[in-house]
Amino acid sequence: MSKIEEKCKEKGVRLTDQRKIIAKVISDSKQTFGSKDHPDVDELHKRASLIDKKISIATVYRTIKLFEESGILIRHDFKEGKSRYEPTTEEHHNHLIDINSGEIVEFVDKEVEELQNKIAQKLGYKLVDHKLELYGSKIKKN
Amino acid sequence: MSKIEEKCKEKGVRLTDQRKIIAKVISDSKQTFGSKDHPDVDELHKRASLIDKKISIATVYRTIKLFEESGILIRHDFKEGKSRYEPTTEEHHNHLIDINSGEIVEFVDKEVEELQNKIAQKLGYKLVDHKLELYGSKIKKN
DNA sequence: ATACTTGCAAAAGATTTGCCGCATG
DNA sequence: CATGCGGCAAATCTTTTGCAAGTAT
Repeated sequence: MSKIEEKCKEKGVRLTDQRKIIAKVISDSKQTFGSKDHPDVDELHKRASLIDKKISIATVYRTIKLFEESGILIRHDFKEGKSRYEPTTEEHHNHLIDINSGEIVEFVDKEVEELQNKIAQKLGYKLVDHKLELYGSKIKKN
Repeated sequence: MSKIEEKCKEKGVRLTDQRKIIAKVISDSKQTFGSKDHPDVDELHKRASLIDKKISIATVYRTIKLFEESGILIRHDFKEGKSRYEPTTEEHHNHLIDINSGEIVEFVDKEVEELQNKIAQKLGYKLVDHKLELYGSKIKKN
């Protein structure tokens, strides 16, 4: 059973066949396809269709939404006009996007997290969510 | 003449009547006191229509795109499914979005900027661009 | 039975584009 | 004249929704 399936049970989200498939596809997007794989809905649907070719894209949308609301996965809106998804990780992480290769490097930085909280507080807000994206080019080593 | 008009001249972008109107509308959207509105296309169109009621939304889209490509304005893709715009500023700033009202608070934080540079460097990248968005809810004061 | 889920197709919302007349150099 | 620009409507693209049938509790 995938981690996502476990989380569904925890959160009381009913697991249908379709949801299991979508859960699996998202779970696998980490190990199978590498860390730079943040599939969009169309891609998720394609991969799910390999397991059950009758699965509807509407179901993918509905399930994704459900999973997101349950904190099971995270949606990213990179500059492309469509959303991309990844399983929620225990530790919050941010993304550095290689502007040349498009490769995505994930990183965790406690200092940034704290700083963000501090800033929000200073502005009179309770921090609910945050997005940090760095865009950079690889430094060549000799 | 608005700053945006000046920039158009610099960049060799031809200024038609419609473009002047849209330039003015964007220029006028500048921050006045704490809350700045980062209008979306529909809002830009509404405001432009007050000046010339025949202006087409297609023209707004085309002009916005042109301005963006010329570095005259900046597009933001907050989590709303539509883009919002602001004039390009000299100093880099970040945004805190009120998740309840949609209000946007701008802020500059040197510490964050430095930290981001440090992180990129540690990962072996030269920082080229970055985006930090905080989402929060207002803390009620007594 | 009652409430939730799905597939399909239609709808909705944001943005882009084809066409053609009009303006500008 | 030649090129670019703007208005309109149609087309696209992503995402949501109404409906009727199916499934689980």
